Amino acid sequence: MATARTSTTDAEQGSAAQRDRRRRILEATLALASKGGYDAVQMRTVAERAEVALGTLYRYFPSKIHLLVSALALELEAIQDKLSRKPIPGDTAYDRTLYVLNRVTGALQRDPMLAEAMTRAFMFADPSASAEVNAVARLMEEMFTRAMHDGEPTADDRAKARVIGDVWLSNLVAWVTRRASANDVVNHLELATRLLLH
Amino acid sequence: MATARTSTTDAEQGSAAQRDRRRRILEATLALASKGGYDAVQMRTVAERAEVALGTLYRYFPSKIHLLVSALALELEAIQDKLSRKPIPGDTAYDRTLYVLNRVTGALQRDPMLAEAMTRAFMFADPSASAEVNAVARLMEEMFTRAMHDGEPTADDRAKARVIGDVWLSNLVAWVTRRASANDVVNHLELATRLLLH
DNA sequence: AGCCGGATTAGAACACGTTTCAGTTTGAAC
DNA sequence: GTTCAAACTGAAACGTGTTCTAATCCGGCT
Repeated sequence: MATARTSTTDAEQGSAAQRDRRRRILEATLALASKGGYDAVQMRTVAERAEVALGTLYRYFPSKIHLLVSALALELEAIQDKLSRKPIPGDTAYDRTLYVLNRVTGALQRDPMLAEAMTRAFMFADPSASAEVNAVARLMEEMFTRAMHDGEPTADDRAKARVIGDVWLSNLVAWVTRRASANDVVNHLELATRLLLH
Repeated sequence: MATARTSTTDAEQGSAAQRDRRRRILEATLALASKGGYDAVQMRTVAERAEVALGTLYRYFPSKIHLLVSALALELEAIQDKLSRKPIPGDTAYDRTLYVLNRVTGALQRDPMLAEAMTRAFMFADPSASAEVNAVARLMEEMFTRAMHDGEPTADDRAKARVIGDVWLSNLVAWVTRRASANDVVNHLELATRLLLH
């Protein structure tokens, strides 16, 4: 209970040097993604910037998808961490959910290229990365479930949270591909939340 | 009113030879995707099988994504066509929607590799393919909107149809990446539909 | 200190999406 | 039938994700 670590599924093992390499790699990934999106995250460039050999990068992350989805998990954890620092405002599940949705959406929209890189990776992932993808999916579901109210969620709460997560993902994709504006996204999320939570 | 053509956004132009090339290309794409999924749809292979030069393939479809999403639109149209041939059974919007969902989901699950290829392409699409992606999105929305009841849909109907489409897409992705079983998908869809349509 | 096995490195090599180019074919206008 | 632009072809070439290899490095063991 003493350590307040980022409890990524498998982050804290290996020597200090190895943990540092992993950190450098993810750092480089986020920096490149933030500047140029999915295409700018080139494996050679990541390796160079993280000061590891290309082969080493592939030892840590077996594909570009694994790499980006792991980075996404890291980001989501950071967001969730910040969220859980203050209690969620709002009296109704509707208000609280909308608050969380806006916070998360805002965080992504503040860094569109990063959002693009991570969303495309998440959506393109094949079964070999399903562990990483599942970790992210669980994080999302948990975030929206907690939003509804404090205490134990019912099965119904979970179902609603999942639907909201689905709508959120779809809209994220639409926004990233410029089929929907930031405003569209906010409106659709609000509408969907209202439909689900009265 | 005489022609009962497949009214794809832009399918019916050019000489007969051109229409035939386009048809052969899409045919080859569907065959390859059906056999081996996204990875098996290799541009050189498609070109060879359609008996056109690689450059010609790229003249018709500027990227693998455009190609696959166009093929998806074609498939969706076919499904919708078959659907509209018989009236949708069910007395309530809930029943009717579930019927349509099961029909569409079933069609995709009957050809998992094809579903994988088209879903991944749809989700990975970048803004350059947004026209094609939008065409598909519109088809989906229309299908679910029509499912609710006959006649003009209200704004509320549309919103609900969109949410259902979002849930459907998310579950399709989860199924394709083997994070969810066919059964999971059916259950989640039913649950979401119930939540939305009472 | 010397040894060992796994981790790391630099770099070549391979696969496939995409681009480019020089030459040929096609078909519409005259 | 000739002419011309656009479409098509075959083939080479490029970029980036991924794999492979031989050499070197590192940390723990005796």
